[in-house]
Amino acid sequence: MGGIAEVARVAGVSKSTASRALTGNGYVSPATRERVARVAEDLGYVASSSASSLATGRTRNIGVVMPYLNRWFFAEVLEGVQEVLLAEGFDLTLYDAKPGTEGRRRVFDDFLARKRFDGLIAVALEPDDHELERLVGIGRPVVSVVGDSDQTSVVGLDDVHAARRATAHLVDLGHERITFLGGISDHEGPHVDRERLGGYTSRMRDAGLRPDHAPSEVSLPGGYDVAVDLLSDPDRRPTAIVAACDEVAIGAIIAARRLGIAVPSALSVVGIDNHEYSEMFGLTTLEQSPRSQGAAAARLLLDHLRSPGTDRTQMRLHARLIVRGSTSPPPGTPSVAVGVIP
Amino acid sequence: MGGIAEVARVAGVSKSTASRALTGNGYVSPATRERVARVAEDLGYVASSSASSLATGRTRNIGVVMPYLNRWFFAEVLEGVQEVLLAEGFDLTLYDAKPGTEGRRRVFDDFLARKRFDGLIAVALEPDDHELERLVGIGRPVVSVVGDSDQTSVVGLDDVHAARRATAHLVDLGHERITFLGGISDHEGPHVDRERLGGYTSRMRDAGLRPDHAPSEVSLPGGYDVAVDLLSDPDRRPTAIVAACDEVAIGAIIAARRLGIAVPSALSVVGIDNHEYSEMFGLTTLEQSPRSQGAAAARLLLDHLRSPGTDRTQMRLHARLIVRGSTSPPPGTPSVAVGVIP
DNA sequence: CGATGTCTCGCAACCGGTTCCACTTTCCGG
DNA sequence: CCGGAAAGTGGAACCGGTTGCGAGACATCG
Repeated sequence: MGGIAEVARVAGVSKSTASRALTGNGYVSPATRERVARVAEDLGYVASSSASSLATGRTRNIGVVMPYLNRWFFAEVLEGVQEVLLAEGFDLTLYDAKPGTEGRRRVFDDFLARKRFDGLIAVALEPDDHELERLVGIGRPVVSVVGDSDQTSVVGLDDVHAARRATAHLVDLGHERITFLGGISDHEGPHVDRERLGGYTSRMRDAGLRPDHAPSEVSLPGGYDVAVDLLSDPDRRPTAIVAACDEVAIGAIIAARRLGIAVPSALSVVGIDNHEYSEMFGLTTLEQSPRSQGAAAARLLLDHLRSPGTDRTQMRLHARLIVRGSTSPPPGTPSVAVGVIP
Repeated sequence: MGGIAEVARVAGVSKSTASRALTGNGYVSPATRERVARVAEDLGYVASSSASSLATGRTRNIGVVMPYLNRWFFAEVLEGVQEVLLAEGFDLTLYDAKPGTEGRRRVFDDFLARKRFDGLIAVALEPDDHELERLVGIGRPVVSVVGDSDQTSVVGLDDVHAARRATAHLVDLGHERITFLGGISDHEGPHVDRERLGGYTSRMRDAGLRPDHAPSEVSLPGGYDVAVDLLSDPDRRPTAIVAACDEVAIGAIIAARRLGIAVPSALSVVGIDNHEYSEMFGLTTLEQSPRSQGAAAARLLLDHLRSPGTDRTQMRLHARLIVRGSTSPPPGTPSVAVGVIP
């Protein structure tokens, strides 16, 4: 019951005309179009998406692959993507691909191969060679959010720039002992962390300062734990911290409070993200908007779908510095230096 | 190219036999089954999901509708759902339905009507009558996570019980001035908040104590802001707080620290959730595991799909009390009362 | 030994749309 | 007024699977 055939019958036209009237493809007189539309409305007709996908080869569905769902950045990206797709009438199918899991293998080897989507958005996937090959080999456009693939279009923050800018802010304030908090060592770990650490390091070198890296898990508790150690060690304790991200920065602020170290007078902290909690903690940070990155990725992907010839695009965004209360000149700086009235 | 017809041709059998061999439906001799499977493997054959959905009426896809993606609870539920579906070979299509948005209307009126799924999971949707009708009217099984619909199966925490238990913990410690922090007034706001407030209120009454409600936005900054006011007011300041959820509780702890109020000696705080940050803040809380709720909902839904006759099920989970460092007897209690050696 | 039952497999009819092609009608420029 | 193009419509062939039905092979049983 209820197929387009019935709509056609009731409206007194052929299936083909009904289809044309409803999809808007091909010639249909305004009168019949109107009539078919009304009948469809009356009957509560909704086209079967399987049938129409089968016939057209298009699904009006976008796949999103990401390694985490419960982290702020990823959830925000997802909302941005969702918002655009919803407005364009596209469905969004989510694939969870946690690094090193059997599930991830299945996502790449089984789920993606089914091609239940017209295009893919890969968020901070960091695919290995095999995975990348799978991703591209599907023959559907792919847009990455975060990452540096030259095989796909990419939307993402310029992380080197952001970290340099964060470091520069502290250098400008007069800090000399600045530690980078978070991430693993120089050549391992996720691409983002490496880029940010690299940006920090290069900016420190430019200023003639010695870089110092305190590795930690990239999370609030991770930042907290390592910050407690770092700040408790009088030999190593810096006057300022560049954090790998805002969650780490907030962990550091909480650690400082716990240890009775005043922020910003005794310790400046700057993050990268502008996390939803950052304002509450008065955190100076470099804003990246994952939501708009997600939205941009979705729009880019839809563009690719509409004009298949389009070349791959690289969108590198520059983060904006938001100065709040967590940064100030280092202890012992003459107050005139910051323009405060004595 | 590449359809099941080609597999059949290469394997020297008919389309029907190839289909039966690959799906496992109907009689096929082990030998031909084996041969077809190998040919399919060699050719890299993957069945078109549109075609098979069209033919069978089943999509092997589950729709998940939720109002937020970027909150801890929702993201965790989603991961739990995803994990089960992935293992069962089901896709997951996500629909974002933020209260009061045009997008939400479209989700209910357009997107869901397309029935691109075999079943739905609705997370804390709080649908109005029209929406509920839509949801149920689709004719596919629906499982709600959080909520009290008698039209769908439900998985969720017993919120009244959890709040009563949290309150009881403080009452048992000897507290008499206990404030409930978070949520709106008694008869508005989300179902969860009302239930929790109700559980708190009833347990207070049972103990012969006067309930006190400090409404706030249910978030970390929300809890922080209101806690600052509450704790700064000497007339109203309680010795203990039951928070609507852990994020609110953590906001309160941060506010207390900021105001120099020691936790737990001067102020006890108990939350509900066992949020990922709770351990770091030493928060005493009632654990609910959104991840396992999501997983349970997914399993329940798949059960419904496999045996269509099944009745609707209500799963009410009891939260477990996790005692950490944020609760103690109120100030001025003889220490013997808690069994501490003097 | 014949009847009945269980496998095994192919044919062809679906599932519900879309679209190519052919045909008729209308429109318009010359 | 005529010829060709554009507009409007229907018939039928697809898209790529699944499945009911029937035919044949073979085993089992009375």
